[in-house]
Amino acid sequence: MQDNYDPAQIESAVQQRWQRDKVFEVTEQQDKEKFYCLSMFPYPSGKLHMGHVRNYTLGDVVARHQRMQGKNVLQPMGWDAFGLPAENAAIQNETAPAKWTYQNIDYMRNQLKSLGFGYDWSREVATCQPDYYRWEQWFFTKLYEKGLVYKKNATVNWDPIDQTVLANEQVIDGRGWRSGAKVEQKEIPQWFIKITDYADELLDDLEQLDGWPEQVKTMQRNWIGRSEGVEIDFTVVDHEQPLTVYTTRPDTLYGVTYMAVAAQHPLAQQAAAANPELAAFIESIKNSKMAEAELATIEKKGMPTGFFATHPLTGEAVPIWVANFVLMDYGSGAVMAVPAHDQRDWEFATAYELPITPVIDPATGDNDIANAAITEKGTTINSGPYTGMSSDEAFEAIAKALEEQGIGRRQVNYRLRDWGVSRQRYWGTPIPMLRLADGSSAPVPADQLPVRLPEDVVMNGNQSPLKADPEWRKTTYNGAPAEHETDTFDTFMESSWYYARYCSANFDDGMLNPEQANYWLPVDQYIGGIEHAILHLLYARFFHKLLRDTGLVNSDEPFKRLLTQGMVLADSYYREDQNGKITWYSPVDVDIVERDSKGRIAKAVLRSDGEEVTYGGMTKMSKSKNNGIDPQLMIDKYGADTVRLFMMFAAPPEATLEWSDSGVEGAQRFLRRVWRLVADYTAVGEQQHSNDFSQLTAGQEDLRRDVHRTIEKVSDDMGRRQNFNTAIAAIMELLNKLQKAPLETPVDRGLMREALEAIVLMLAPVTPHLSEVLWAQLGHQDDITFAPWPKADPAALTESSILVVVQVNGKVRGKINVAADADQATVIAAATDDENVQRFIADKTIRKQIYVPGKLVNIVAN
RNA sequence: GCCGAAGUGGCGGAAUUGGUAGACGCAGCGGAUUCAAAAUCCGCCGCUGGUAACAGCGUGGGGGUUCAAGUCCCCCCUUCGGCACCA
Repeated sequence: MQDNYDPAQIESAVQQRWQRDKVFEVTEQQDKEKFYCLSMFPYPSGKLHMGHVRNYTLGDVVARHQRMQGKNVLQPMGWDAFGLPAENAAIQNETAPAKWTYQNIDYMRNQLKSLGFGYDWSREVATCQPDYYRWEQWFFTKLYEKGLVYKKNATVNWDPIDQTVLANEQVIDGRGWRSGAKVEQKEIPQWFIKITDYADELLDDLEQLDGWPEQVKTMQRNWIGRSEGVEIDFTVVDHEQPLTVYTTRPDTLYGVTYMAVAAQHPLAQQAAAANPELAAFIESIKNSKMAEAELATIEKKGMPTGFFATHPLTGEAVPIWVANFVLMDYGSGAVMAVPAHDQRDWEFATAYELPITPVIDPATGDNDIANAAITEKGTTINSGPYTGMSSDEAFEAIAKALEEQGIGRRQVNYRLRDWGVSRQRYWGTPIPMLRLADGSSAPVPADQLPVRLPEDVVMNGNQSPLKADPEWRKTTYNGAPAEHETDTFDTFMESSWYYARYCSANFDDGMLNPEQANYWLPVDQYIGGIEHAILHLLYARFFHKLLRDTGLVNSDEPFKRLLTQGMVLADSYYREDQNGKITWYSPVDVDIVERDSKGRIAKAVLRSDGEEVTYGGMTKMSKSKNNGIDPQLMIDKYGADTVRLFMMFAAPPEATLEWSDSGVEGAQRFLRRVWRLVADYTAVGEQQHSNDFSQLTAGQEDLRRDVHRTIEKVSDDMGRRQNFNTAIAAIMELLNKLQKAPLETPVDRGLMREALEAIVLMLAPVTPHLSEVLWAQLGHQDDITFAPWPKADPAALTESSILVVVQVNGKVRGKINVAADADQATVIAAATDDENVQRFIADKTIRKQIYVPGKLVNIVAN
């Protein structure tokens, strides 16, 4: 056996064998328990980043661990290939988005292979290929036929110079990123899918998801935002149409002092027609951005419309205002304002000196509305016949009264809005809809699918080539001329069902082969970034239910267990020039030349010019801070196993992970020690070893107990807990002990062999190349990929004496060794006898003695 | 702003069900080996006091519950993720 660990050589050899033997290709096997392990597929941006490496290492470790549990494991990989960056790159490099994307895929696929991930590549999908998106188009037309798709106007960011729609990320400080033009809000017709029809089910089924982090479920619950309230019609003075609002607090109805409508609301529009000042105001607030975060923090602005609504219970006239915090896209585009009991209404009323009428006396007794609204429930006051009720009673009574008058309806409302799937871009799935001559819409007939996206295009500006080409859209429908929709789908569409397509990735006769899909689905373990906690995961859950209702799958939920991994951070360095311009330098190009007495970075220089750079802290790896570490450099330098080991060891999966060069070196050091210990053992391995562990010395017994305790701990950490960092720490601890263990007797060598085999097996999910080679070195002919996971021997775990901690008044004052089967009285007696314990209780009276069996004694004395 | 997390030695982190705070790794320090260095091996390593035994303090800050709190409860501070057209 070679003395030195040489990752480059062993990794490529092992990878070639995997490929040659198709080790990771799987088929449905009814006699074997299946396990579907899925990592979120990447956007092919060019090369892998460390976030991908972390995500996919986690997935591969889980998949390999499950294989060693004897399961039939599917672990596929593919490409979320449509998206905005391809268009940007195409404009920049004057290539077609397709070409750029396919090149990236080829490069990144090789990177994934060099990391040793065990994917079934025969199932690879790229969402930009017609044999993928054709089924998405087909499915959309099915949804249309079912009445789950509709068209309505919705607002987009419009760049008046580039004459194009901008994504939110392309709008910087209210201006177009390329043109610098002030971005306008524009209403255009767009397609929507009725996710709100499934709101209740999406909410209720969260309860089935035991394997999801509670925080993700909570975030989804809040996102769906189910509320019970009342829809109320306010009559408008001198106006036919009533003003309809939704409120969850009808108990505060007597506190309504004004109404607020969105800029686009018909009442506002009508008022503006006769009022230039109002029209100008509406124009000014129309162009403010509509993101929820913005909405919550903007200065509240408004203007009276001159219209008045009639309070349905008091008959009083309340003014109707236009306000910038009311959105036309939410609900009815109008709200009733109760400034005494809603903070936003309070701020607005305070700013515009509108009356604030308290109608709830809160249970807390704090009645001060001078500085803030009182949003708690309580007892009604100033509420006519409803005065003196609890908020809940008043809710019921007022709702009933409004219903009886025919001007109110109890209603369940959702914060969740229907899913707008239209994008005015090129690099996406063409929406399979036709515009007919009469202005109506029709789905593209199934036999004409897919509607192909032309790949050989030139991106010479912002305009989508689909829209720029007057010919592409031309087609016929039942013999009459028709036009293709030139919008494409939101890319969340593709990522909403890829997990299902993998089950029958090459199936030509349909979207899914239900037999295959139902064998593999649901996904047993899904792994991806926490940033997808809401949108992607909600859309995928929604799609799964749509697939189910179309008869393609028979489960309710797509992902049984979810692991959300944290971000990867790295050191950052910068220089600031005289104009305050900051330039960021890659940590790979920086040398740390000085550390302070505590080991912190005191001085760092740029290698190329030797001049000092400022340390910018540990931040998320990003292009903007130029602190991304290229995984390829690390693989080339240390090998895949080391990179994988470091990623799994440096932090628990959900936490952020700080990249550290010396940490990576530490990981490599550990692997070299494993390698050498096996080499040292096999060097004496020719000598006889014994597996008869019935007559062990105390030292041998301790060592064997350590081995089996480690197996027990690592099994639990990798399986139930998914805490790979502590699993690896336990293996390291064991290795430290093994390095000091003797190899004198046949039994010594037998113990060492047992321990080394356990270590090599337990490391196999994390460092598969190293383990495969060492497994063969230890004389095994079988493939470690499918070797059974080691089991702890209960006989080895037993211990005759145990350590018990003795506390006096909660402070540790001694440690005693007692027989494992000692009873409480014996242990307490021994504890009280302890010399140091005596010092603390000698002149005191013992009030209480607590014994936690096998662990601790606490003597309370004063 | 709203929703969701996190805060523990010089650093990453461990402590799984309220029961020894700091496992494991990194950095640092001392030693062995070496002509020398790298690599490797051995030892030390929360802070303060003490030669030591040991003691006091210590898990973002403040309060509380408990024999016992990093862990539970209340208030506050800071950092991070999401907020519907980035993926």
